[in-house]
Amino acid sequence: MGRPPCCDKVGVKKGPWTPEEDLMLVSYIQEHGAGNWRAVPTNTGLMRCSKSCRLRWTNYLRPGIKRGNFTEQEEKLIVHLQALLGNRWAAIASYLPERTDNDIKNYWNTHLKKKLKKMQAAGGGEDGGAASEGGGGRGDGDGGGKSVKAAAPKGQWERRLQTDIHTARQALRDALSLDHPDPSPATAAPAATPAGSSAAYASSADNIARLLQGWMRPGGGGGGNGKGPEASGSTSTTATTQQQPQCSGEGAASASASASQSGAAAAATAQTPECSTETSKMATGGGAGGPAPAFSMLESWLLDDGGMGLMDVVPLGDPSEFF
DNA sequence: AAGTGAGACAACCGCATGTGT
DNA sequence: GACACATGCGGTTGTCTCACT
Repeated sequence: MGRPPCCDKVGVKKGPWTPEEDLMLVSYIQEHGAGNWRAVPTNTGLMRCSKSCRLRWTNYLRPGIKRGNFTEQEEKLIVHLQALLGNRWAAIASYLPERTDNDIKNYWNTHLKKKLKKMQAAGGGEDGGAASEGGGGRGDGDGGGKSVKAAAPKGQWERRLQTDIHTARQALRDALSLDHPDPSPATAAPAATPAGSSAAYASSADNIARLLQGWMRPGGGGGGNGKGPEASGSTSTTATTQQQPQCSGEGAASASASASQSGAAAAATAQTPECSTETSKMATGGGAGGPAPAFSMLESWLLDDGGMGLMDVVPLGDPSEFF
């Protein structure tokens, strides 16, 4: 029957967002929370598609997003998670709470893919597992997740993933142990923003930041993108409340973050069913929980040869089915 | 100083998945 | 159980910026 377009194409503005548009969008979300994207263009008067609004928010305006300057830590993590999960950027992004899937995807396509190719060409050592995946295994990264999914129903590709899990784990373990004699990447990696990171924000982002001054407090929600001291949570007021729309990633952050301390699995299972996808992100420590949870989950997963950890963390369905 | 090419990033598009009726 | 709708995800494209010639 053909689904109608998400918005009438007529009169829909495209292209780069202006600071004014950003402001309108942010103001609206501040007031109503993220979600119900379909209503956003209508209610804000933005001549934008709902999708566009959502994308703009999640990839750009959402508080706590870090841009540019991927640390070596993050790089390695991405490489190995890519080997592990394929091109499931959203899942990968859940381990790098301050990064968006789009960012990671771009970084992969522009930097890492080449890097890995080079490494391979040079005798491809160290990142062997990942490299092989990135280079060819997953079709050069292209169509990775999708093609797998396309080739088999979800349950099956999950099983395949499970089949390879030990290889991937080994690779990941190697990688992390290589650069982490100190087993506390949680505090080291994403959180440890390189000095220049803030300066690396897109210039337009600076504009927005200025526009939003007083509201966009990373600590507030940002899914606890626990960035800096502001994360302390004195923000309260609008920021805090706004960051907790429905079940959006940001909101549940604190829940998963705290849960992660007592157990990732608990966090995962304790999720309310309302927020399927976002919830998964949350469970992974992602969406918002701040870097620490994600990393500690990874660590415990790596350390635990029982190997249930990650399956609890990664939204792959019921792990018990496979063990 | 101007022109060209490559790289980086933001945004769009189409499909997949989840949810409500 | 089927259908319609809303949202999310990944791939791809377009545009801008910077470096090099």
